[in-house]
Amino acid sequence: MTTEKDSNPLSLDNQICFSLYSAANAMVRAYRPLLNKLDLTYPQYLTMLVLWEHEGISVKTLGDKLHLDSGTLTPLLKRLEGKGLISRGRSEKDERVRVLHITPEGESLRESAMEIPELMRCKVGTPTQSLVQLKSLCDQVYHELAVEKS
Amino acid sequence: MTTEKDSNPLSLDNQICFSLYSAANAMVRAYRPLLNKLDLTYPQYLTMLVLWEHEGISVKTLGDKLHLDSGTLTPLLKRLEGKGLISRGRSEKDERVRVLHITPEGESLRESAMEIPELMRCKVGTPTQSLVQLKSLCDQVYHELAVEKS
DNA sequence: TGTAAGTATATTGTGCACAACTGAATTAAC
DNA sequence: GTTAATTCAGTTGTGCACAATATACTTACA
Repeated sequence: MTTEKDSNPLSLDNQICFSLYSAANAMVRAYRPLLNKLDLTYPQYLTMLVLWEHEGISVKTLGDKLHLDSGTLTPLLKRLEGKGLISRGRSEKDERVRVLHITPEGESLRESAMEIPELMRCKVGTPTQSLVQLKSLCDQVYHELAVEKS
Repeated sequence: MTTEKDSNPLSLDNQICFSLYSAANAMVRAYRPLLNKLDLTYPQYLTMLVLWEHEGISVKTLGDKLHLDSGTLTPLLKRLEGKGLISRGRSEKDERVRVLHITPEGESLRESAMEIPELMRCKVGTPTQSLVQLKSLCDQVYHELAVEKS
């Protein structure tokens, strides 16, 4: 038997995007108490992840990796600079580009951050295999929505 | 062979949550051009979906359905009221609760909204079966992260 | 060489998302 | 029945996310 609720395309229960949106919000909420100990927000944490792996990159390159633009990143990076975790230099070759560096304080924060993935993993009982599948599906959807822009 | 990149827990490529976060952002971005025609944002659209299905509910009930709190909803609802799509009355039984109603303008917007799910579906080439799976995994993760609060 | 096109970052303004808090109204305890 | 605890909505302040725009710098090319 098919009820109206099942077939109504405007029913919230049938909206895949709402599930995605709610799960992402819940995920950021779940990170918050862990990241508070590092005095970082989730986007700031992501930024530090990239900078720990790629020293001296530009705002543009960072934005490409995080899928965020300068309107979001510039104030975020200023806040990280204000906390003394990064420095925002200028490229000598090209005066337009900012070159982002980790400070010693930023580098030392890396150790505390090491335990975050494991702590976060404990909050979700979902089997690893399902999470890998979730990641794969999210990446797939992202690329189909992002490529379409061209 | 296992490279450092594969095993580093702080590598962005290994972060399931980053994929979830990026996919959700991309999804909201993809809705934007469609919703601009209705002069709605994505959270406003979600709110209208709920109110089209459940006339006369409270801010609390709406928040429970959308997983959002009054700090987010109060200004959003004022904007919807400002556009003439809803009215924000008071319950007669309990003076604390706001009772949300759809106006005729809000009701007429429903027809234009009917085509949104189909248009959105066209933007994603992912097979329906995969999307159903994605929804199921997102719901699972949401509940595990949300229940844990108690 | 001058100028046009393109690129990198920054600014402004809007709208969430949420924590922390306030105040008013309701309910429960005594 | 008054006090205490709870509940609902709203306010304030911070930090994204993004569109639109501005500005400075670089490159191409006429």
